[in-house]
Amino acid sequence: MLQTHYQQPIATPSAHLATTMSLLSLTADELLEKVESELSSNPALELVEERRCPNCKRLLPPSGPCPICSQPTDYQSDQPIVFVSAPEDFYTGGSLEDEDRPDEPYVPMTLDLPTYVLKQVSAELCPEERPIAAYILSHLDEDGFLTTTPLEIARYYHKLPSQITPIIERLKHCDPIGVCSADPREAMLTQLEVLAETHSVPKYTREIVSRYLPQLSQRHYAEIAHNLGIASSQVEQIAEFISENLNPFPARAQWGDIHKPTNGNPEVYHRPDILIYFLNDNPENPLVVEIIHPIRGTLRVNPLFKASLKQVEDEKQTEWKEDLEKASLLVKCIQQRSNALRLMLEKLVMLQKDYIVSGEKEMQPLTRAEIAKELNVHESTISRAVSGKTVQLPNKRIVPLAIFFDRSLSQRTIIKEIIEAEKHPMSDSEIQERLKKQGIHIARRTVAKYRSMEGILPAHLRQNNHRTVTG
DNA sequence: CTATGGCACGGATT
DNA sequence: AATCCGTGCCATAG
Repeated sequence: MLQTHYQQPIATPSAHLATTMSLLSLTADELLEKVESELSSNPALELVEERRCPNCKRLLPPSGPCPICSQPTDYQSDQPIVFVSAPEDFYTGGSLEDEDRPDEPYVPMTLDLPTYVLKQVSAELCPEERPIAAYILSHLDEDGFLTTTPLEIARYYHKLPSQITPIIERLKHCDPIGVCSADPREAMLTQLEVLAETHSVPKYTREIVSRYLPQLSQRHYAEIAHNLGIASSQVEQIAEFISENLNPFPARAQWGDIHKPTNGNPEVYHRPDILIYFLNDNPENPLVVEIIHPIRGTLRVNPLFKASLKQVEDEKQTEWKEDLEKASLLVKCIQQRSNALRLMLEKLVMLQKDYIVSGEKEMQPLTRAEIAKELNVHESTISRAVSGKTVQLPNKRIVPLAIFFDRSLSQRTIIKEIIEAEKHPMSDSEIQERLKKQGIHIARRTVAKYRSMEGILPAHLRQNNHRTVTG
């Protein structure tokens, strides 16, 4: 991706800094891409066979013993082992059972919903539809709803709305099923449609979703039953079916699981940038933090290239020198990237250890600035290092690294727990009181915000959801 | 009158 | 400098 060939020497300190910075913000996937393109365009760069641990087959740092196998048996378990590694399955995609997509065996689910969806449909769209699909996808809110209308899109592309809506329909059937809908109603109808292909759906479900959603969310079952001329109990059953099978916000809370909740389509994995797990998966053992280094082998400046530099005619000299500098710069920067990530994760894992081992309730409120201060780096460095990256936690969930800096996650989970355990629907102020007893002081308004962030209905709408048959 | 959501403000964070 | 987040105030629904 280096474009300008005619510029002055690159190895100025500022250029160096800039490259390190830009590499820092790349995810493992993006770095891989970058290195591959560099490798093919720059003859000074070479990839040599890696040094691997004979025992566990891990890629080892240029020198020193294997970070895992060399651990003494009496390691202190509160000190995480942090290292940079290139696990084999990062490339092969692990056990790949699905042969249906030979060209793209692995659909990386980037954090970015639009690209994720686009990848699913791009193959079946004709070239001129693709930019339109991309445009549509760039107008989604965080719940996956369309923030524009078919009419506007049509006008933008000088097409008829009737040419646009089929594309939207296609998009709606992509993975977070119902994505690109205008509202929850549309999303749920799409989900229902897809569901009906493989499962049986109670009668009137479609009717209710399409016409009585407001009443349904308010639990005015009797009213719906009356209008449809059916029994109220039947409506209740349908309501249960809906709440268990349909998701009004297709794109919300889609993160976290390795595989998708929906069946049928191939499983989609999302490759994390960092793995955190217990050594040998035994919770007694210390944590291992593995920073994915997507480069197979060791990247270095080709010594032959360097040696033959002197023997080249003068006019080629400058060009060669440039390549050489670029190459060594890249190698250095990648090392720095790894190093910075390693330092940051050491700190981060120690501080958020409770979260990692025991779950969201233990999340410490932490800011990027604090970490930056501890490590004596600029806060923007941390920002870049964190942005866009994902971690796989010991419980195999993949989450964005940014949630390590979520100030309200622990409070939100506590609220969720309080509500789950409540005997009788608690109002937001009651919850606020309860939290105060636990030493958490937040405003009533904030409780409401957190509650809705978790998708929990207000008190008066969530009466007695207990499974127990009240007799 | 109570519970809740919308809007907007100010301070913290990035 | 731009963005995010917690909070207070107010309107509205029940």
